[in-house]
Amino acid sequence: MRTDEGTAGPDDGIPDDVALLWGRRGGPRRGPRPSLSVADITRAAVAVADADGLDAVSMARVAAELGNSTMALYRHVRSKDELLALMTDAAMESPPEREPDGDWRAGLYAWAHGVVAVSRRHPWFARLPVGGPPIGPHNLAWLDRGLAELEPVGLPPDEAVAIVTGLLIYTQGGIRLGAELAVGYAADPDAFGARYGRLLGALVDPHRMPALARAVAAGVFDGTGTASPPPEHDATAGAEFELGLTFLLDGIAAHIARRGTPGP
Amino acid sequence: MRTDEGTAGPDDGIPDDVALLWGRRGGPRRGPRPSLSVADITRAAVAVADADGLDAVSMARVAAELGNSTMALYRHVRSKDELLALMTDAAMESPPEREPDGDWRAGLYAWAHGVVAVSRRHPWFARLPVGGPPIGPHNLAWLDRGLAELEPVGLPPDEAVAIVTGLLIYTQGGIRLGAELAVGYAADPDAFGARYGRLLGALVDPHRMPALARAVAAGVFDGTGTASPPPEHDATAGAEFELGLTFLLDGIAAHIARRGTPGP
DNA sequence: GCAGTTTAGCGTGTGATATACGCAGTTCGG
DNA sequence: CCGAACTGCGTATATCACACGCTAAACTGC
Repeated sequence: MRTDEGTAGPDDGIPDDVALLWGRRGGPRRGPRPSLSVADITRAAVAVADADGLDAVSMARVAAELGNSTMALYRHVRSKDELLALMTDAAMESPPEREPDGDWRAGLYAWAHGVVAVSRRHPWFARLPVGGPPIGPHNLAWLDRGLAELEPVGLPPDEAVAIVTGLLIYTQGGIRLGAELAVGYAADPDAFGARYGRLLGALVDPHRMPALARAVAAGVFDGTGTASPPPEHDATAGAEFELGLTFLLDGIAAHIARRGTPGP
Repeated sequence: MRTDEGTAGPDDGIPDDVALLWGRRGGPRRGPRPSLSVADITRAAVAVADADGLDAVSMARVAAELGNSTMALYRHVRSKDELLALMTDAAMESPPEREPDGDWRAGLYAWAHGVVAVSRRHPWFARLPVGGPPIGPHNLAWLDRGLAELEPVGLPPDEAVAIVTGLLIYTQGGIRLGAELAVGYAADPDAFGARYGRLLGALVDPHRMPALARAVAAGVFDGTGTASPPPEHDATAGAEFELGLTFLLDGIAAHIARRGTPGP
């Protein structure tokens, strides 16, 4: 028995866990008709995490949500870690359709906001282990969409990948400090806003942290504090995210301009 | 009995969990001398997470590491979540001393690399829940250092905070896609490098993901693939992180230049 | 000093968790 | 139409966070 190839068929050396991600682990059809599918299980797990947080995702809870027993899940998923990997890809949903109009900047701007919007619907996303480079269908689809926006510019492919990855790095940070922060806001809105500013005033020693103390004294943290937008805002992670994204796109634009127009 | 103020003393309305973070929860000295301290427990928990990952951090394991029983920890920490909050702050360590030399760009560059370096020593950092705006002493110290680098520029304080926060957003993303990825690399180095490129070649359908398929065909992912530097590299998250950081700093520099020199 | 009070460490118990294992009933290939 | 393969499930085990209460230590007021 091979340990690495699974029973999917003649696919080239695709590891078993990756095959699962792509829905290619259907063995030969025999025995009773399955009442559960991997897609069902993943959907239910995502729903539980969306509703009650990542810690509420237990095999028992997911099974209960599906009206099945706990152990039934293990016929479709080898371990909980495998289920988490499925959730990692499912959380990204599918990138929206969008025809490239030649404006790479607006395209990448919308792309970044799309990634943040998706992660805001699944705030537990940033707490999942990474495990490896992107390999699931949804993650790769997003990567493709980003590269497509940049394609008319005519950069060498490795540079385009590096730029999209850089944007993804920034966006992932926005998710962690923005989308996931919204969970904390929902749990305790008082910890934000004016009380946060007062707390900083009481804690920050002007001798040890002079620059921060000055910002606190200036009242910067009294309003909608650092990276803490009320969730009524749109899908972004707040003004700080916007500003940084603008700067990042500015830097990319300068780089592209420096290269001159594409072609020979 | 107040629920919110703790027993630390006459400190202004500092919530109990924040007081713990700042080491201000020492009650009146009475009873047997404690053989454990919050600092000891936090150190041990961090050591366990560094050695065997976040999932290995159980109260029993941490207590065993300290030669104590499991329940002894609960005299110093109210719950495991509180311990995780302590770890969140401890992971940031203390920012290195650095005298501002007036070059804000070099300063912020080093600052960002410092944050990444620290997180690379504690790759589990990105998997902890955020919970709220930065409030622990180490986290605030880093924020202060970033603001200090920017202070000679003379920006309005809210703008400086927004810029440092934007940089922090980017850096957090670098941690997730770089530092935490190193864990996956250590676990299975084969998943990176040439095998990754071959996998993408087998999975990516040129009709559904044309831009990505072109990049794969160009061999972009055959070498040190996307955001996947061998850990022998320095403390950064790879070439992609570098490139994005440069672009972001370029954008910030352009903004500062646009404002003109400081002062009246 | 001495009594009373406060506190640290610990042992036990409880309920939730992931998951190994084997049984029973179902369905398809031959 | 029969046996093989496969699904769902019940049980068992080990681990987890944590409530509760006990014992003994050390400080405070007398």
